[in-house]
Amino acid sequence: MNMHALLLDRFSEALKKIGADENAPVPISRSTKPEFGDYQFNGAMALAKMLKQNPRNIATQIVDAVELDDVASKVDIAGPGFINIHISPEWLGNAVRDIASSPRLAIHPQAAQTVVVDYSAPNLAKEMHVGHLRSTIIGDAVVKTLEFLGHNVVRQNHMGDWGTQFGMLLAHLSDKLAAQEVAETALSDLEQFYREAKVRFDGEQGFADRARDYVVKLQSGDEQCLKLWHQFIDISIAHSEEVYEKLHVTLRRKDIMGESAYNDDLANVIEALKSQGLAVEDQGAQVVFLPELADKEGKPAAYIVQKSGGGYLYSTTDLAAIRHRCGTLGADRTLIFTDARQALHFKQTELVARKAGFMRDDQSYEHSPFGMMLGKDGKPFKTRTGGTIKLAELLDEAVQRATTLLAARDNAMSDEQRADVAKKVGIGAVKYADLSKNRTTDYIFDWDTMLSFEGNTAPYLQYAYTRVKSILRKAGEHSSSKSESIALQQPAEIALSMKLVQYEDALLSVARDATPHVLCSYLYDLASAFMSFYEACPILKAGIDETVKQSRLTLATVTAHTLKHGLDLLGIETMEHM
RNA sequence: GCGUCCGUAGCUCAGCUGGAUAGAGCAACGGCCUUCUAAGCCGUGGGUCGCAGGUUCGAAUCCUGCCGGACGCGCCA
Repeated sequence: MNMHALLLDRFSEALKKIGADENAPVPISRSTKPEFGDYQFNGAMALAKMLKQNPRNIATQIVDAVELDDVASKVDIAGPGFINIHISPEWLGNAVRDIASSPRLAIHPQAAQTVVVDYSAPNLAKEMHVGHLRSTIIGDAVVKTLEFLGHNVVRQNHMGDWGTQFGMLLAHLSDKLAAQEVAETALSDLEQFYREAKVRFDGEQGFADRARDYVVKLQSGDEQCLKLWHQFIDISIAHSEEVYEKLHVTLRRKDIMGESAYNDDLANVIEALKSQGLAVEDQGAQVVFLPELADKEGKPAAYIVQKSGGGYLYSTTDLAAIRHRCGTLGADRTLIFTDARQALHFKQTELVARKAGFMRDDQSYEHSPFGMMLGKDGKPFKTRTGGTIKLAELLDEAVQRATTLLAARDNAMSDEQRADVAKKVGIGAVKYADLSKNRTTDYIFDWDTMLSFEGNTAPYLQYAYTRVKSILRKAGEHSSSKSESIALQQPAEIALSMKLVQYEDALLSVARDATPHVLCSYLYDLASAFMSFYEACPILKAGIDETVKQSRLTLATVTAHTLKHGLDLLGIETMEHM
């Protein structure tokens, strides 16, 4: 059910009828206050100006022309020419009934696009740390939303599995294996392993040279070296997969398209840029100059695609990735979830790729940036000793904290159940705290607010879900397909219905702008509306009229479906009891 | 120096293409459990939307300048 689109249609028609310019905007928005109805059309004032007429006059003409008899119970004009639309309870009731009887919650698939989504992308030289959290879960939520809306989504985990740092790591690993150590054991703590290698690289006689030698051998395809590399990569990927598992994220091995995958195409990229005269030699390096990004003196920005020594950079790899995604995969959209610091890089990369014809004009390239994770003190989120916080450990702590909180409450749960709830609540809280924020700037990570389990948090939504489910269980099998008419009387019933009908609008916004926080806000509003309804409108208590009861049960059923569905898109698990 | 992002209640954050008296949560205060899970509900207080101009019927939102912060700017990713 796309409430916004429906009203947009009706008002576009009306504007056509009264002879407005066909490009005239149709500003429909949700009303800010109940006395202004549910939705409002605010275009009369601007239109009046264009047509040099009285705005209230125009508003009257629009109200006369617009066809809303089936949808609205009242359409009135207020102030200078606001048109307030009151949605009729009958229409709402029917809409809820339609949602109840539809497995897709009455949301039709969109015209399918091929959307390539680049997210998570950990550096395999090290363990995943808190900096990878945002990309991973925001990307996954957007991916799932796009898929549900009917798009053909191609996940691309652009893992950092190539580059100079691997020379040092492979040299170190080679020594460990020579000393009869097992790779799995040696690499059980990647952070530790990296530190060891770095210490040797910085201090040990001859080690740095061996490391550089390994890089050359690796990139030239030396078999022994590649074997070693595969061992390292495999174990490191397994570490990431453990984190994905904990996070309940949908990335799998088949989604990995690491930097190494583009190795064979890098020379071709440079060749293509050179032959088009885009890349030119400058101080020994291959550089693309971008007059579009010139400074005030007119000096163009320089974008290096090949180092003076002949080596390639991430710019080269990202260009090759564009060729693959836009060419081979046929991406209509490419979404990239990385931190905001790389914004300039992607802007430049897009410019170069378009000039080089790696991308068609109708193929989009959308960098979705976000800020760093900060501690409560506003400084980068680190351990007490100043080290990076491993993601796996952060997640374990979340579960641990949830376990403690859960133990403090009395409930009749088995240990098994309690452990399951703690896991879902703890992980859900961490994910939701991040997903619910829009800021492209840094955000503050605070255990206390996210695990307080009050207000706009994952546990609140999970709790709302268990409350609905509890009612539905008590009511027995309530077939939502009975499709009796739904009678909406109480304000709380109407408010809840209104939220239910707006689900699609929220999803479309998430898909269009890559902003899962819109879905979070929606679900929080929905859960709040349900909580109020729960208090104000008893369902199974004595003295409730049968039609009212059935009507309310349908509302509860649809609420449960929507909450579960939305949380699932966010990658947050639900449970029957908590 | 140039560029990007940001500045909204004590704190954490919403505010969709400009719209009516700027909203939530936490924290504070006051109510509500013999009845569908109180991780809840209802209510009260709290704001010069960084500052100053401009655009217009109307600006937290758009433009300009300044102040403050974060980040980035040729061979890391």
